[in-house]
Amino acid sequence: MNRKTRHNPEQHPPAKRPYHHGDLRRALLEAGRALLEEKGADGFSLRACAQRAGVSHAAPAHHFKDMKGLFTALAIEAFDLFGEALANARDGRLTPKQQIVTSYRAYLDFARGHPALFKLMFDALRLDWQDEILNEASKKAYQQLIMLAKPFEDSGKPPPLIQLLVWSLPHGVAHLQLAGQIGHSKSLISDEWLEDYLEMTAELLDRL
Amino acid sequence: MNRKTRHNPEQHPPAKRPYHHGDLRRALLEAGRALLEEKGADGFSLRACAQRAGVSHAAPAHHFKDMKGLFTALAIEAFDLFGEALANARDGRLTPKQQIVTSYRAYLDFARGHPALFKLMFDALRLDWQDEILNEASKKAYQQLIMLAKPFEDSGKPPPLIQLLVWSLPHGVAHLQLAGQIGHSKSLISDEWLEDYLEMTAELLDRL
DNA sequence: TAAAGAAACTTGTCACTGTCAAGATTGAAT
DNA sequence: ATTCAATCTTGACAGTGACAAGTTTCTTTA
Repeated sequence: MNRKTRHNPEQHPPAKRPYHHGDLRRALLEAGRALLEEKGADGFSLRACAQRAGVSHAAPAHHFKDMKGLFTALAIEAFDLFGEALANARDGRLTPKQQIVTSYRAYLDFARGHPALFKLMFDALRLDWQDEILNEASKKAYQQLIMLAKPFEDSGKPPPLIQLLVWSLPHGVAHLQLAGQIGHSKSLISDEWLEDYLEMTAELLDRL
Repeated sequence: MNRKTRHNPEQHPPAKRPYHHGDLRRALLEAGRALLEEKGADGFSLRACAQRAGVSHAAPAHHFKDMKGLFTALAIEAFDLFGEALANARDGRLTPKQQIVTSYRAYLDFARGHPALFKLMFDALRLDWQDEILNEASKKAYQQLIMLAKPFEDSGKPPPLIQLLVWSLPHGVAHLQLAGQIGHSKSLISDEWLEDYLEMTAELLDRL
């Protein structure tokens, strides 16, 4: 196994692979993200992640303190992506009601497109919420929701209540969807209803 | 460590513990439930569960195929409890609106009172959804939500849509709450708002 | 330019995990 | 009384996260 110590008499500089990876942190994040989508958060293995990045099993420790550290870094990426998706869904020309439909669709599309990342964002025990960058990233994404709720705040209800309502409406569906409770046999609801659901909720908020 | 093999010359029949536990399945379920609430689904260990029940590490395999089997059995208990809680919240004398408030409160109370069980119910990858008993139990709990949605079905909207709405409203809040996203610094919403939230959602459904 | 020190990565090891196989003990059926 | 199945134990195996200590490279300093 110690063939590394055996010097290669032929290729001297060609370098099979440099001892220093260059950007291992990035590589680990990408490998980790892929592994997460494939195996889920359990079934995830730091060693497998390291192997996929082409380094030894102990290498990740130099870039992330431990598994929680890696998951936290991945969640930061996730919150950034999520916030971006919500920001891209914003369009000043839309009516509040139309904006709800558009943003909710983006919310649900993200949850469906990145199920593992989405779950990770709300998997409290796996993340280090002491981490400031994580708090920043999540707060920034949360700001998008606050803005989305803004037009409905002139209804007499306290803003926090409106925000919670605007948030929990898509979040409940997203989570139920990822939990496999929608489109199942027991539930009569299939994916085709989702667009109608968006319309209905928007209408509901409009009449608030 | 091997003091088990040392025979005790004094007490012969008093039986430290019989070879057959009697109801190990039950004991494992209770130990597992306690362990789950303490450590969470990760951090959970089959061996620790066995030890807490006072048996060897391989004993659980004779009652549950594997870890997924134990989790599935626990989820069945959870769905039963959950369905029961929702059933107890039902009261024919209440108006539909009042019924929503009461049932939603039960929903959220359950999620808060049994956070680990609640999470497990919706942790698809950890459960064996081939298991018929699990499907039955979850379907039965789901029936409670269908009944809860019934009074609002005469609004022209398709029943599945109403059901999804009635379900996702409390579920979104419950999940956000367990994810630690409510009552946090970034969120302006604290627990005292919850009662107001229930009132608001009930009113919303009433105006549907 | 040389030496020192820090950063990046490796190997080796530890206790612990889930699962399987094989043996020991008990209760039930014949 | 004997057989048989169910229940539980011990032992083993490969895989895990984490830590310690060593090796290699880059960077800084003098």
